[in-house]
Amino acid sequence: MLNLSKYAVLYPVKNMKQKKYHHGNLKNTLIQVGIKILAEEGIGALSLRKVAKNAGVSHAAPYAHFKDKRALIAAMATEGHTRIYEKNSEIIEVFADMPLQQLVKTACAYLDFGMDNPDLFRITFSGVVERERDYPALVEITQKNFEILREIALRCQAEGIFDADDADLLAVSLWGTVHGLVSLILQGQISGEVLAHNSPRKLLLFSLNQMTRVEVGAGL
Amino acid sequence: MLNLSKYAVLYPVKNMKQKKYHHGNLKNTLIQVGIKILAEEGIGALSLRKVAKNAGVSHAAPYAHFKDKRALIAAMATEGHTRIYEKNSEIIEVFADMPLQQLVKTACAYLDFGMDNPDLFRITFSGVVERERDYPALVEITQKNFEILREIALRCQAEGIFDADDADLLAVSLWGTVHGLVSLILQGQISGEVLAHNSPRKLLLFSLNQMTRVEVGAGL
DNA sequence: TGTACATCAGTGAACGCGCGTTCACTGATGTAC
DNA sequence: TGTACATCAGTGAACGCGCGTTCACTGATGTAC
Repeated sequence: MLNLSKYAVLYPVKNMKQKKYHHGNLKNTLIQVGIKILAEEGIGALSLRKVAKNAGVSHAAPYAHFKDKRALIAAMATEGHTRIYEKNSEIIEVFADMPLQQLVKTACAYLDFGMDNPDLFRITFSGVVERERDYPALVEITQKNFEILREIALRCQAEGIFDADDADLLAVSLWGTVHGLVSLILQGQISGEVLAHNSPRKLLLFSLNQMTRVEVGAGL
Repeated sequence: MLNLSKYAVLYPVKNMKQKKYHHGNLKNTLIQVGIKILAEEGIGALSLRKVAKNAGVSHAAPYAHFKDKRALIAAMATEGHTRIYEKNSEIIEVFADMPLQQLVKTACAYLDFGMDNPDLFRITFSGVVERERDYPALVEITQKNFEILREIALRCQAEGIFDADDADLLAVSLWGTVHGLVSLILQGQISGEVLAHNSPRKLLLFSLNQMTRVEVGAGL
């Protein structure tokens, strides 16, 4: 361990970690801390007070940035959607003009996101948003993600990967298929026996294969 | 309204509704009351104390029947699965030797169950069951329901409705597709615009059609 | 049929807890002049 | 550059609440004799 004692006079530990009265980036910190709590302790442990405490701030401080607990959760859901959106955008770019790959890769990314962040996944799609209009940023990113999927569906149709039908319907159908599979896995609904013989990814590729008119290679 | 006054002497109202010290059927009553709370006030309002109160019993009484809150929830999930199982059994019988109809009808019943009991649906498939072995009745009914689906999948394969492949995989795939669609709808994830043009049932049939090698008629 | 007694399924008081939220306040920051 | 002041983003005490769970208890029931 690095011995800092000789710097301690100039930069005492106290100062290095010194709490400033104004945090500077508290709003975003609260969102990230909330996600961390979700990952480490699960949804049941998520309280405004705990988020504030873990962010090193008094329990009333979050109210300077969020109207109430629900608003923080909406912000966390927005962050979840944003991470998916960024990953999706990257995939779209890397596999430009390869709609089947775009479909498979974004589906796998959706699965990975869920496996890596089970409770954030739940919150992201939990429909916190009873009063949608209260959280315009969340609504917007949700729509953007759906739009990406819809574009992929359209292009897949154009290539004959799916019948040329209503792209909205197809997009919802694909989303439902992937979302359902991930949900079942995360919620422990798939029997151990089935899971022992089939990885989540294999289950996913099987489902996609079932829907397409062409073969979806596992090696993609 | 029937005038009961002349019976009142013999059977005073007080007696007709008289609370017996021993309830007689409290365990099941608690489960049903819990489900009612779920339906009327949602998952967030479900507490052991409220369930006890609504069952007309002291708040400690449930502990004579359930080890803790989790055990009651497991019992409610078991009840949810049981309702689905009974409906499924009925469908299997009515549409004996018609596997495609069995598939479509059970899928629709799954959708209906979710639409009619959103929060019971959530609890039923929430994976309360971290420690599965603690709730053998729940595990058993879960397996029975999956077995039904697996049987249907097998028979569909035999009829060429699906490629003859691993029936477990197909069953999981079908389950995921239906489950995901219902989840997305219940959680308000499908945009109003899409829903305005497509009923939940239409979305469901579209998805099933997408997976089968034959046409699934909407009129089924 | 009557009685003694074990067992069962309730009661109600109590415990301790963490929670969301409000409020009067204060320290820090930025801006106009 | 210095000062006055408005605004912002924190603090910490306090409120009231419902919750899960435990415990000593008691009323009702069923059974052995």
